Amino acid sequence: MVSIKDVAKIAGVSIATVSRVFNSPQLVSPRTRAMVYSVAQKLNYIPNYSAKTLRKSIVGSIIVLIPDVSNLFFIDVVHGVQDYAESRDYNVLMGRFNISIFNVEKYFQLVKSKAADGIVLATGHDRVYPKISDAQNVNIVTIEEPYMDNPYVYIDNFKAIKQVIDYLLSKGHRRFGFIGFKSERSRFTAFKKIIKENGIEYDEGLVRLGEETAEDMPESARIYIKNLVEKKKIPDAIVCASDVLAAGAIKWLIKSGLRVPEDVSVTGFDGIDIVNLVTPSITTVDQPRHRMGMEAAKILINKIEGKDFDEKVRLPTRLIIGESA
Amino acid sequence: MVSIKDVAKIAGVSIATVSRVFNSPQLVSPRTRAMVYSVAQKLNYIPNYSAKTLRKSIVGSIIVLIPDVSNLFFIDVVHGVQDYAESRDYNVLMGRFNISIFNVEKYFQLVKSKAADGIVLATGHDRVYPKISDAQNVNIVTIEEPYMDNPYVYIDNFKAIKQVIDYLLSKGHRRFGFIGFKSERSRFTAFKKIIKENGIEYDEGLVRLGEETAEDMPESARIYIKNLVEKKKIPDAIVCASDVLAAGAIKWLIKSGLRVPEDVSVTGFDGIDIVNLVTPSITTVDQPRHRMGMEAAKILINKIEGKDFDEKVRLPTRLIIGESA
DNA sequence: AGTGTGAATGTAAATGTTTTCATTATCGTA
DNA sequence: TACGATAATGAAAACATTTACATTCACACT
Repeated sequence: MVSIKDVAKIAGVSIATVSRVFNSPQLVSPRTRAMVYSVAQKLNYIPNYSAKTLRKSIVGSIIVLIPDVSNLFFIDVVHGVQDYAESRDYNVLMGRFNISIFNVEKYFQLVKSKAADGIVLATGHDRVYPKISDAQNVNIVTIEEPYMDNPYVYIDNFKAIKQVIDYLLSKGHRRFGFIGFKSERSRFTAFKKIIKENGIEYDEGLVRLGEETAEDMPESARIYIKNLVEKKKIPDAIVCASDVLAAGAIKWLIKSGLRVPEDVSVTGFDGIDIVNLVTPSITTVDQPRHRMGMEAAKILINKIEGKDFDEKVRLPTRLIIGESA
Repeated sequence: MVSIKDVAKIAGVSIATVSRVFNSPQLVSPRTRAMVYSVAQKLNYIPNYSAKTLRKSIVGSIIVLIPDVSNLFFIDVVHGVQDYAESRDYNVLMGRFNISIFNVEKYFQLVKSKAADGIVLATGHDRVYPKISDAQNVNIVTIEEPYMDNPYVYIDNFKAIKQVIDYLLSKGHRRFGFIGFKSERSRFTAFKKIIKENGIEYDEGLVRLGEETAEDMPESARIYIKNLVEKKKIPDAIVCASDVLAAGAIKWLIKSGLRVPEDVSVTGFDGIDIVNLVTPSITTVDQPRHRMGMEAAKILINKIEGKDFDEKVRLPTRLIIGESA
């Protein structure tokens, strides 16, 4: 490996000068600068990352942790984190954790060992939190829900669900089903509250809460629809807490001989690409996924660099009208 | 930051001993070991990653580069890389490159600067290759197609497409359409060759090659179907080079009043989750995406550590019978 | 001539490890 | 008791940087 020493020796200057050529060129005379630069080029010199980060306190890389890689919602968030990080010259390490495996700690260790500067934790699972024993001195930004005193980026689930239900009410629907997650309760809570506010009685039999992984969702939707069909208790409209759930529900409704939206309306949540790939296309709540990632990364990097940062950022959602409702 | 020095001082031993407690405990007497360990625990000591990797030559982290994060095929590959890397105690940095932006070089720099040990390059775009000026001394494993003399993991596209066409022929189809990518030609080449071998004439008008990003695919499928419908030239079966293309084709066929598979059969390629979310479910070629990532990571890490590794690994595909053909 | 200023460069310390080599302690065996 | 082998530990070099501080030099001004 060619080091700064080799460059210095051949260029006939001190290593300090070589370092300056790369880090603060304005401190070096144009002549030496050009000379050192050409020697470095010729030797194919590239500064060693470990040595650099050992000396400086900031590493220049952040971690983004998502629960489920096969869920496009999170992928879009990662995308956003990457885009912003890139603009600030940071690398992004992507990790994932299984709700069962809880290997979140490992990533905390990585930050503590200064392999990375901080973490964007993209999740709403409160169940993950208690397992994190020691999150002191670790820069964290969460998405969806706050975690301890850390800054976070979120959307207004209540408002979003209200928008959905108002839309469904305007279409004349009166009997509402809901399918969501055990781990994410705020959309479910919003659903219950809002239908009650509209004088509609809440029917436990029209509701199901399942697991949140992309693998489990279609199965959860299948069971839900199967139960409704068997009990011959078909709601006018089914509100789903994610697009994948909605796609699954639509699929099984059609398989059961029901028409969407003529017999049953279905709405999704997230706004990922599949809403336009299925037939009928899904009416859904568009979350600014990419932007959520960008904002989270922005807060994190500002915090890392000791700059001002927002304690919390709320981003707007938008109802996308498809053909499924 | 608490360093190895602090631990050594408080434990009353040398820093060498502390280092040994963590790296080769069998060299340290049980007594000292336990003592040092408890001091380290109390002080919350975590070895500094940069210092460690500066001293050792292996960093313990690899990069996986994919062209398009919103394509679930690549995400599954990344998943595989991560799973294998984890088993060998490596971290994974995920990068993506846009066909237009070509920021691949950046990741090569990262390896050259010893921020990572090597790269899994998951792509079939030969167009990327020429842009990589200097790939010497960088450990690379590619997926799908070879790049220079580097090892790679691949599938037999010809055999896979043959399996698809044989299946369609067995269902009595005789007029074949194809929709694929400008950048990935081997499936297209296989398609042309195989239908000719079966005495079917190749019709340029039933073929379309578009861009490969997940964003562009549905649009490409829409245009393709629109053209067919306008020209009233509807094939018996449409072979698609990806599942997303197939989903798009199905969607627009249905919108045009055609039934799938009654009027037109459609097949996909990849085997990603959406094949079961759309109606009808897609008949497709299942690629061992996760395993492809695993194998690539295995080759790479073996190469990094100077162990024996396979120069190329071919993995089997499998026809999944759905409802779309 | 002497002094002060600022630019350009160099010296050396500091960052936190791992590991080679040397030293000391322990213990069994002759 | 002495010796050798082995186990346990320490001292210090090496890894490749950045940067505080020191030095040198040219030049302008008194």
